[in-house]
Amino acid sequence: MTNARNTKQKQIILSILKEADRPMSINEIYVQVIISLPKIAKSTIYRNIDILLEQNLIDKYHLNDNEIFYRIKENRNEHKHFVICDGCKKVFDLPTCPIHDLENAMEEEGFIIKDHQIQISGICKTCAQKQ
Amino acid sequence: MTNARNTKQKQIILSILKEADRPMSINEIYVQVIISLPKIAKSTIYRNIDILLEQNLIDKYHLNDNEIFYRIKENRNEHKHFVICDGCKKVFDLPTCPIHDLENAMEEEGFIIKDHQIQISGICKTCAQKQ
DNA sequence: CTAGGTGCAAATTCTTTGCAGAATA
DNA sequence: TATTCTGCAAAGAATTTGCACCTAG
Repeated sequence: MTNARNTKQKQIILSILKEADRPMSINEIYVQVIISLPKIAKSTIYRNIDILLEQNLIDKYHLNDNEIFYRIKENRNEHKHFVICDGCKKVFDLPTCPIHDLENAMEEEGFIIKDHQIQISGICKTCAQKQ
Repeated sequence: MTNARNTKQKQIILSILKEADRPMSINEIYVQVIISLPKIAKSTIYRNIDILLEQNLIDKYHLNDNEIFYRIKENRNEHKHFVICDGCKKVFDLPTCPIHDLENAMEEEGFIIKDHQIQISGICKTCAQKQ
């Protein structure tokens, strides 16, 4: 990817993600794209999604159980603090950070919380010392 | 699954997960199991993992990028607040809940944080009203 | 004995890859 | 024009399923 090109395919995929108000799966993207580009190959979707991920324009999420979704980034450094509805997969930004305040606030607004997960990734002390 | 049986296969899978100090992939489990049960089929691992998930004895996680791991539950209601090392995949329990305190504490202990994610799932107001 | 579980092989599903032709810069 | 990208088809990888046999209860 020395010099990425701005193809029609990539433009359409990006615009669909921009207009979506929720994360989309590869297949949902595909179904949308073939409306305007009936000949597009699914492999083209995969390849472009990879490029958009590398360019840091979209984020990748595992929702429900195994399903992978992609969502456009509002900005390059956006926090991944949000709530996703299991039903419609809409993304709700979080008002505050600390979990409990947050859960109370969400529930006051009518969101029924089933589960929450804080996941922090990085390198632990031991592994860092090996490098 | 009206009346689940306690087969040798299931016992061994469970004991391997119990002894593991980190989440394991299907393949890691498989490689361990064939030591004591060389004839086991991978599909048996998949089927038993599904049963253990239904029985709420293990949890399923997506780590790194796409890899699925399984981890035995300490107890039925355990919080999923932990830190996983990208290197060794060891699980570190979190001392406190609110994110920022927590990140500072982790970093003071030498953990290099690359990313964090709080994910809350449930049903939003709109979807709840449809049901 | 008998439902539930297993191993094996084949079938699915999801994703990646090779390649010749098309399109962008 | 020179890369890069695309569509197509085929290959791979991961997971699921059908089925005859096995086994725990």
